[in-house]
Amino acid sequence: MFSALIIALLALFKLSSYAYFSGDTSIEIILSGIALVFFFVGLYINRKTIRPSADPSGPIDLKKVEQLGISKREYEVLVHISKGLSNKEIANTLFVSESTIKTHVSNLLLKLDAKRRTQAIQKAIDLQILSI
Amino acid sequence: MFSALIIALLALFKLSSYAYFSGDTSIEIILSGIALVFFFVGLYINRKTIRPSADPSGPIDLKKVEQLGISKREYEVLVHISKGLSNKEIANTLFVSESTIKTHVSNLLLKLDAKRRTQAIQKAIDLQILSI
DNA sequence: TGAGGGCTCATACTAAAGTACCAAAATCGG
DNA sequence: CCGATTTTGGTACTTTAGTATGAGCCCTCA
Repeated sequence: MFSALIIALLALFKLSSYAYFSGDTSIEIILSGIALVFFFVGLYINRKTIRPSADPSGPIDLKKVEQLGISKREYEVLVHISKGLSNKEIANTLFVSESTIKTHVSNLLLKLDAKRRTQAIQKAIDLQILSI
Repeated sequence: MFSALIIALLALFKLSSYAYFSGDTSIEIILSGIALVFFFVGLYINRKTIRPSADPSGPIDLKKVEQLGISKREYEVLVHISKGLSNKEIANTLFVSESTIKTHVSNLLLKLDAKRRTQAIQKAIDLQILSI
């Protein structure tokens, strides 16, 4: 892919030279064309290379959720915890009893190796299974 | 600043034309120079414009901490809360009693308008006074 | 020097959070 | 359809968290 880009640029280069020597294009036009093309090449290259470094807390790693043995419902509860909701509030929004949420939370704490829900939030962020 | 850049580029442009007409530089060299310069201009512009969008949860807004009336010690406690520590653990790391931490936490919850410490974490992140 | 703010700590309480254990539906892959 | 997992829910209990109130200490600034 990159080699194709380089070949295309070299072709453009040569074309520019010939276009000038054929006399039907002024030097300014050619220079402008080259400048424009390489300007956008610079933009593109930069965008490609800056993406990974500027996006460390990016997408949620759902594979890690599986690896930890966290079920769908448990993950749902985790998200609500991270939003600062109480067990009762989570129970109401998910239309289940508070006991159920307590069970889920207990299991979550075990699987995330956390003692408190605040610690669970931290660990989840570290594991990139939560985006704050 | 931007106008200066543009003027510089235009000057480079004219210079290139003259350099060619004076005959002591080949068209390829000039094209290469222009390409290189605009390539890096593209890099630079992109880096400048991409910064704000890729950095929304950036620096901590200490002014907002003041505006909320959060004291130094309280903020310190807030940071420890966000790391998932219990009141007792915070008390031990700061060498004070748990009562003191409870007081600080209570005041923090008032000032952040939160009902729980998890909610306080969320609000603090929203206010950009915590970087997770 | 006195008022105010911040930090400390205590008691006494209420409210959440979390643990342990059990058990019945519901879901899903083989 | 069966077994395993998930989801649900309960009781009973311990532990944190959080509130309310009062108070002493230190520093600063008018």
